[in-house]
Amino acid sequence: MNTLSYGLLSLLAQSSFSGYDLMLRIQPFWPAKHSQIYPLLAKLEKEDYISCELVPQRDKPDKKVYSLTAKGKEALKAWFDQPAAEPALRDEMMLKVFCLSYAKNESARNMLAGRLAYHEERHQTYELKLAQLREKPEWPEEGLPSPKHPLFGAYLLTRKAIMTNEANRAWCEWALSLLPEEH
Amino acid sequence: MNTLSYGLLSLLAQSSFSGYDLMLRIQPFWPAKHSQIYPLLAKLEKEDYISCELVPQRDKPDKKVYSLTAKGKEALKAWFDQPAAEPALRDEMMLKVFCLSYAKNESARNMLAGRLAYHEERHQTYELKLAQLREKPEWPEEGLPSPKHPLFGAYLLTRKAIMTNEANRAWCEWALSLLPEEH
DNA sequence: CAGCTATATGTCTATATTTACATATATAAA
DNA sequence: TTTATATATGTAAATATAGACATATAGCTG
Repeated sequence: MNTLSYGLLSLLAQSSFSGYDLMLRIQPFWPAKHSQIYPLLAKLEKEDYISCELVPQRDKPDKKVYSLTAKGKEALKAWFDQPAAEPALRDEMMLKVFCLSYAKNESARNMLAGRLAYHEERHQTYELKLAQLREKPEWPEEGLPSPKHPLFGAYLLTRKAIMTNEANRAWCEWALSLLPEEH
Repeated sequence: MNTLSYGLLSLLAQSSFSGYDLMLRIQPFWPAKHSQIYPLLAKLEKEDYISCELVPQRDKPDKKVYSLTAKGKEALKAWFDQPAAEPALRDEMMLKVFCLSYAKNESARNMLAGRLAYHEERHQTYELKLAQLREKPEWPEEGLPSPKHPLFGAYLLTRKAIMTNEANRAWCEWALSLLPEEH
């Protein structure tokens, strides 16, 4: 049981999902390709952490919908009280910033402008995500979801994404302001 | 030539370092163990991107000091203008937040308080790093390092670390404020 | 109609990364 | 004196992750 396995169980704690859905949904928190997800799901099902139901579809290819089992819930709860590993960020751009004084001014500006655009696009995505959360039938009529509300975690994570993204966007703007504009 | 290789070259663009030093210095930007660094350095030296000098020491074990070669500088410059991969964050705690409604209130508070403490410790580290930068003989007497100054990149990265860290620290405080305190 | 994208699942291979095994010196603490 | 930590370098094996290969349906575009 590695971290990605627990991540998949975490998502299934919310509701049942297909492997394809799980692959899409886990990206923001633990990037992984489908080639890593599918074999893991098969292993988790074999070991009875999750169960699987084949769902035929008309418009789209049939899918396998996975659900958390009692054993899976137990594993999740036990995992929760274990200390979590430190966050690991790998960002090629930060390595390039190290030797920014080596680069042409134009290259440096392009790189930072590209990252700024990335953060602006991300902001839109996260705001949309928030709006989608608020439109869900489970969303409380007044105020925010409480800690025991099933949407509480997703709400916290979306807010976290927005806050971190905004800090990084602001950094890009500040860094760009230090580089001379060329006309 | 993978991303970690370019990261090592980036650090060596600043000044010469031992493998051990490189391993320590690259951690905040591209986590890697020495068992990954040492073989890569041997490969980079073999392929003439870096050169190596054995430096005997009295107090400590002898070390190998690596420097960037002309070929290494060329490789760095060519790398700079290529598009960078998107940043990848892997954070076990975020996966746990997903199923926070499953957890005991005490567990949830402990987890977030632990992360808050982590960010407060990180803040101290980054402020110290800033102070150390300002104490360097190369640091400009007035104002900030300019884009062509060798310390420019390190300064930008330290500021980035401080800004992101502060956003995440604030998120922890906000999230904790949503969880009931138990007495 | 050919080619592209999204949905959907899978395998195989290559690469990246971690963990464990190894060794050596100096210093500080128990 | 044993034990731990920091410095310093390396290898071998296990695991995690990415990239390529494979297949199938449906809708859209040129």
